[in-house]
Amino acid sequence: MRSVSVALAVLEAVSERQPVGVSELSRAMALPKSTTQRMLLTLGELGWIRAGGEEPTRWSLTAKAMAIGSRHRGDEEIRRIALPAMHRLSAATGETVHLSVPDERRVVLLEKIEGLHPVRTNAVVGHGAPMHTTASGKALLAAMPEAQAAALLRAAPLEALTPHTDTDADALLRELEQVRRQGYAVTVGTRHPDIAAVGAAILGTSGRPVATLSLSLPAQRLPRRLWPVYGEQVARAAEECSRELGGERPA
Amino acid sequence: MRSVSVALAVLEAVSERQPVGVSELSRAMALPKSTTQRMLLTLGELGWIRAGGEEPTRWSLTAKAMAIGSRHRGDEEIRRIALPAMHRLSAATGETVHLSVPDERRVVLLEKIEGLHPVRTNAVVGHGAPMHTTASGKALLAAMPEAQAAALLRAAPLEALTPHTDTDADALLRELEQVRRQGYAVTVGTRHPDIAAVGAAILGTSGRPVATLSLSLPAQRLPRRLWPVYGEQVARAAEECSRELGGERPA
DNA sequence: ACGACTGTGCCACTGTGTGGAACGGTGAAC
DNA sequence: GTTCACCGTTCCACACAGTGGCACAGTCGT
Repeated sequence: MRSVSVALAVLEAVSERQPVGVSELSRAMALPKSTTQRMLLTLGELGWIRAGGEEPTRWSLTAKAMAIGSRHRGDEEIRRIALPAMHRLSAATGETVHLSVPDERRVVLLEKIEGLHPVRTNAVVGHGAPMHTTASGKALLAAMPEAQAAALLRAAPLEALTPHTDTDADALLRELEQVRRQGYAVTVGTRHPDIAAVGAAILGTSGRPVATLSLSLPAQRLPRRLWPVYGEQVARAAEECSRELGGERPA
Repeated sequence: MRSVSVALAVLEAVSERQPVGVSELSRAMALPKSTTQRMLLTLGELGWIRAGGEEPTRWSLTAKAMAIGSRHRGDEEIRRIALPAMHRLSAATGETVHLSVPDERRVVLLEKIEGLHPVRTNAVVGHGAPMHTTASGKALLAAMPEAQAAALLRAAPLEALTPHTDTDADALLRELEQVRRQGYAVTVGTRHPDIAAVGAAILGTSGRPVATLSLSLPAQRLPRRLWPVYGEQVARAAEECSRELGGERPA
């Protein structure tokens, strides 16, 4: 279905470059200008994008796209189960807690509880990052069958977001060994230079990872001696969620 | 562009009924089964929906839709400016603070700061509600030209989400008068039976409302004498954001 | 006044999307 | 075991929806 494919590609491109005009977009996507314009008009009529406001010929997403996207499935159940654990974790550590879900080779932030420290990380609900750059992602990779993790990591070159990002699939796979042993993953500056994170996976009934909990905090607030402290707490919280997802009553 | 229109309608329908099968969906949308099936397969190939997991023939949204939706425009600037004010407001009141944006006749939650009380409202970032059912929505309506508010309210019948929801457009328009005078809107049980909210609009450079701040809390925690107290605080915070959006340095 | 850009509208061609009908599999009813 | 109703899947001839080259109008910087 060609036109649908193109239309959704346009929608995605708009989301990345908004606000964007017809010519610029058609150039970026190597698409005829008339086609691009028809797509934009159609998407506009359907209420997914809009070209109003100050620059009346440049298009941006409407909130409709957000409203629809936020209905991502599993939301209700995972969110409901994880929220209490997230609050407890946040209260115990004073740090920001993230609940994320996998999407292909990325992890997407589903929910967060902000910590109390005045210096905060400010991730945005709904945004995503490559799996190999986050503690959540590594925890997910470690919790899935090794063959699957290897396939994901080798499907494409691993992008480096900072100088500390691991870009070697084989090294990463070895690192996952350790994550599996200790039950949590720690990253320092692999996504943003000064941000560290501690993550652990939540498992569904099938034993496959369906989500992760993670702490996200400034690197200087996570000295090495705290790794196991926070790590154990996050792992325990994630495990509670896994058990409850499996049908067991919470402790 | 027929096929695109249908495809996006299917995507939206899936988001509302997930997980959903071919026949059920085709019936619900009054669409030929073969067409529905082709749409689902296409959307699946493009990574927007997936039919894996336990029920291998029922489709659900992937996180891709969420990731794209969360790039809704204005995000960066409004969020950046509003977050400090939200934190202050949350610290001052101990309650949950919401940042929402308008979308046609609805308001969509863009960001939230959770309060400290153990009894919490649990709204989900990205979800929306009809304007006339929320304090944020009323604050928005009051801040736009009256003709525009009237047009929005009269475009379609006003849905009642609870027995307390106002469904009379004219009465609502009169209520907006008062909101304009005092600078904030208060709702009690108009969206969920036991939830109250206090909202005020953030204005952009054009003077049009672009977003709102609101407090959301259990109704019993908002006795009438607190209305002006919280109202003033929310209005002041919103005004700070408006001024900063207009280019002025924050105080 | 010119040129290099925007965004917009037109229209003949063709290839893409349509949807009815038929197929194989699964589960409940009897 | 047999029947039936429903599921998801596949096929295919027809026709119309989508394509994209081209020409036009407005706006900016020179």
